Parts: sequence; structure tokens; C-alpha cells
Amino acid sequence: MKIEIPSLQTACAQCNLREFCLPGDLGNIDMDRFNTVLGGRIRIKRGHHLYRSGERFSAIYAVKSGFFKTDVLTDDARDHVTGFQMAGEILGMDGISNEVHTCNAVALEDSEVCLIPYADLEGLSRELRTLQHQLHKVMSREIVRGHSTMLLLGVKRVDESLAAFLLDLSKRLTARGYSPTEFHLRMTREEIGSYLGLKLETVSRSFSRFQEEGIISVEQRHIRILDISGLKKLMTRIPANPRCIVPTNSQKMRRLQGTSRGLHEAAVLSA
Amino acid sequence: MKIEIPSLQTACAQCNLREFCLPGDLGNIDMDRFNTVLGGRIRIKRGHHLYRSGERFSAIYAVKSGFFKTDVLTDDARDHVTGFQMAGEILGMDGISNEVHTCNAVALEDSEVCLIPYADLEGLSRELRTLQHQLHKVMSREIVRGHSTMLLLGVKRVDESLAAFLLDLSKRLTARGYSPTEFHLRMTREEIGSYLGLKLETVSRSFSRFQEEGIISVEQRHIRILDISGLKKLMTRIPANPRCIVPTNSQKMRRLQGTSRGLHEAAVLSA
DNA sequence: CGCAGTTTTGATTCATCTCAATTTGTGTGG
DNA sequence: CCACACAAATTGAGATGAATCAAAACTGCG
Repeated sequence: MKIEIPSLQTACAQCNLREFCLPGDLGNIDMDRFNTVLGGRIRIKRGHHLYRSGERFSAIYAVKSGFFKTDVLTDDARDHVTGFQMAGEILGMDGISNEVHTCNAVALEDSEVCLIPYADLEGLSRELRTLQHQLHKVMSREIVRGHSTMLLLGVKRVDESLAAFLLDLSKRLTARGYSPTEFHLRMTREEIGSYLGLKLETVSRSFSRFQEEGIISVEQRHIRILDISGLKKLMTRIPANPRCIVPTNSQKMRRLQGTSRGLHEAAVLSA
Repeated sequence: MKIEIPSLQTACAQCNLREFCLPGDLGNIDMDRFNTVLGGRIRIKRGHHLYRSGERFSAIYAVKSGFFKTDVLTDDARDHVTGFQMAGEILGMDGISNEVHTCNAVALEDSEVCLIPYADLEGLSRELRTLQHQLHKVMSREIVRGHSTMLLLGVKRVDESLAAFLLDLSKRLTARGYSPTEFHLRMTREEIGSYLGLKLETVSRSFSRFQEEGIISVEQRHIRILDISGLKKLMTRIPANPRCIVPTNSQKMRRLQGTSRGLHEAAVLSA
């Protein structure tokens, strides 16, 4: 099914995405060795899957160009977008735990990925501590990213979520040398909604509100951020109701302080 | 701050949690070597932190006994519970990416964890491929768990979420030798609500509904599942409205098939 | 025993969803 | 090149599920 052609010169060293990607800050010698495990490039056309939930896992992928989404399905066929991945970001780490992919990865535009056979990666990262550490960092980052997404889904209101979403995109695009204030959305309102736990109409209304307030300009999927600091303010809820304010009564304070010393009071035992 | 006493005999080999824990299926020889990197045990009293967001990262922790929650804060001090951890589960992997913890870990009852100094763990897992693979599996599992939680937060209704939550707890407790149908919740309604993106009152009402329907019995935090299959049904929404049914019109089908071939049609290029 | 924290329950409000209609954009075939 | 079909996005009106506010009951701890 999957035809792997050994890489002649995938040349991470020449890739301008290196710093965001798995190689990270690998030195030249290690970089060359890393290149030897690369399995070549794969082109995925817009709308097509890089992998599907249930497929056997054998490799992770670095996005070389283009844009992806990952999504998961419930038993009753509702789906939820778990993330969007752009150049330099890694796809497929969900498959490591059981050697089976647990989500779908779909290209949102014609894209190219670098195939990294997982067995080889493990082998080499036993030899190269920098590579090993890079891999762990990338996986850990994915865990942390998950926490942020949970925050969006769990506690943020519509406008807060959408503002956070746009600022996150802006940040990632900026790091890749694109404009911080002007970009093209690769996903539909429905996909944004799915990611943020909202319906597409709700996303659309929020965009319209932002536009009315002069925070951004929206023309279909073309976004221009007119007021970055305004957008940042929208991310944070104005604590309108007293519930959001830090408790001040003495009991609450005492209790909070009781739990505020962390490990200092942890009894460390010899085993 | 953190006093680490070298382990005399932490003895994973004798620990009945081994299979769920980082050591996993390590053989005896590897297990002994793994024991040598363990940093000892730490006792955390109920309500106290194992680590806090912002603290420097230096180790991960395996829950030896007790129960934890992890939570993250928004800029405006709203917090969100990202998970609950029981015996054999690993805490602290969020800290690997930037050597700083990005969430808080709080004991929900008097607990004990095994300290695993991260630098040593990396070192040893370069030597032991089974340990290396175990570590990757544990991290990947955490990523996948995040996806499931996003599903709960993004697409599930109150009763569906709570049913899924109870069944997940039941499953994890069963694996550890406890009753599948009867257990004690270690967290408050508010913490459950935070985890599921709900308010405590909403959680309480959902518990009451389940009880009225004879699905479970609730006495404070003591839960008895009376009808497991009923609870499983509640996890899945009855597709009441046509939107939930797979689209049948020819256009939609054609489009779906167009994206259903995965890698088969991916062009594999030599690099 | 008494108090504080937790949980339950009720009444009401409100944010988002749902349903529906319209507009805009895009690709296709005649 | 236009017309058509369809996907995507906007907008409005109304429904609804969960949040909010409020009060009471319960529990466990000091």
C-alpha cells in the first residue's frame, strides 16, 4: 500500500522549517544521520487522508507544505476536529501507543509531508540524545497543546475561543515568516466550529461581530487583524460577575494557603 | 527544595501496578536497571500540590497510591481540570517540552508517587529499547486521552459526558482489581464539572436523573452502577434529528467517496 | 455541637443551537 | 462564456439546554 522510496537527499539541513520541526536544533552531524532514516515525501491532495483512524501505525509525518486537520469520531458518527497542523508540525503521534492510528488526518489543501518511519526513528534516537530529546519535546508539546484546547472547549465563550484561535494561528504563521495580521483560513467555518465546540453559524456570527467592532476584517476566508490588542482583550473575559473574582473571605484564604506550598511539605521517603 | 533519597529497593518488580505503569512489560533484567534510576517515593497529603504550573520540571511521577487531578488556569483565573490520575498513571509529562510544568497536579486524597528523574530516564531509555518504547507509549496514550476528552467537551451533552466519565472510571478501576460497579468518587461535583465543561449544579442534576432512571445509585460520592448497558447507551446520543444521520443524497456520497482512499492515491516521491 | 464545605433542588435567564432563508463564491458542462 | 449546481457563509427568528441565582439539606470535621 505505502510505497517508501529511500530518501536520496531529503535535506533537513536546507529546510527552512527545521527549527519548528522534529530535527529542531540538531547539529550538522546528527542532522545528516537523521536524514538517513527519512522515508521520502508524500503528496496528499486537498480533501484526501494522510491516514485514518484504525489504520496500522508505522510512521509519523512532518508537514513539509500545506495544511491539515485531525479529527476523531464518536460511536454515533459525530466528529470533532482535534487540531490543525501547518508546515513543520508533526502528525501521527497518536498511533504510537497501540500501533494503530486513533484519528484521521486530512489535507485541507494540496500538501506534502516527510515520512519518518517510526521504528527507525526510535532506533536512531537511542543513539542521538539530541534527537531523542527533540522527539520527547514534540510529544510533550502535543500534550500541552491538548490542554490549551481543552481550555477553549471547557471554559471559553464563543468570542473568547475564536479570538484565541485567530491569535494562535497568527502566532504560528508569524513564526514561519508570514504576516501576523493577514492570512487565509484553510478550513471552513464548520471545521473551526468543530474544533472550538461550536456550530458553524455561531462561528460566523462571531466573525461578523469582530468585524462590526473593527477588530478584524473578514472576506470569506481572508482574515486581516486590524486591532491585535483588541483581539487579545477579547480572549480574556471581563470578570463581570463576582464568581470570577478571587475569593476574599478568611476561610477560603486559609484553605488556599494550606495548599500552596507544593512539594516543600511533601514527605520524601526512601523507598 | 526537593529532597531526593536514592531508592534502596523501590521494587517495581513487586509492584502490582507494574503493567499499567511506565515499566510495563519490561523484563526482569531491564526492570532492575529501571529501579536504579528511581528517585524514591513522595507523599502528598490531600489537597496539596505535587507540582504547580510554572515550576521547573525535572522529573515525572508515577502514582503509587491515591488519586490526583491536573488543572490549568486561564489568564483571567478561571480553571479547568484536564484529567484525573489513579495508581499506575504518570504525571508531569507536560513539563518535558519547555522544562517547566504547565499545569498543576493536586492530590485528591493522601497519596504517594514514585519520583522518576527525567534526565536519568532519558539516559536509561537510550540503552533499553523496551523502556524507550514504553515511555513513548505512555506519552502517546496521553495524547490520545486528550483527544477523547476533547470529544467529551466538544460534542457530548451533559448526560453523555457524565456517562462516559463514569464508565471510564469504572474501566480504569476494574483494570486495577476494583469493582466495576461500585466505587467512591475522589473529586467534588465541581471538579467533575470542570473536567466535563459543566457547572456543578448541572452535574448534580445529571446524577439525580441517572438515579431516577435506575441506572446508578448515588449516595454522596459513593456510586453504584446498576445498569451498565443502560449507562453505555446514554453515552451515545439517539440520533433524534436527521442531521445526525449519514447523508444519503448522491452528491454528498460522491464527495465522501472521493476522500476515502487514504494513502493509496498519495504520490510518493523520492526526496 | 456547630460550622463550613458540598450537594441537591427549584426558578429563571441567557448563550448557543436549531431551523430556515438568502447570499456569495466556485467549479462544470453545454 | 454563461447558466447551473452545489458548497460555504451570512443572517434572522425562535427553541432549548445549560448557566445562574437562590435556598435548603446534608455531611464530616474540629
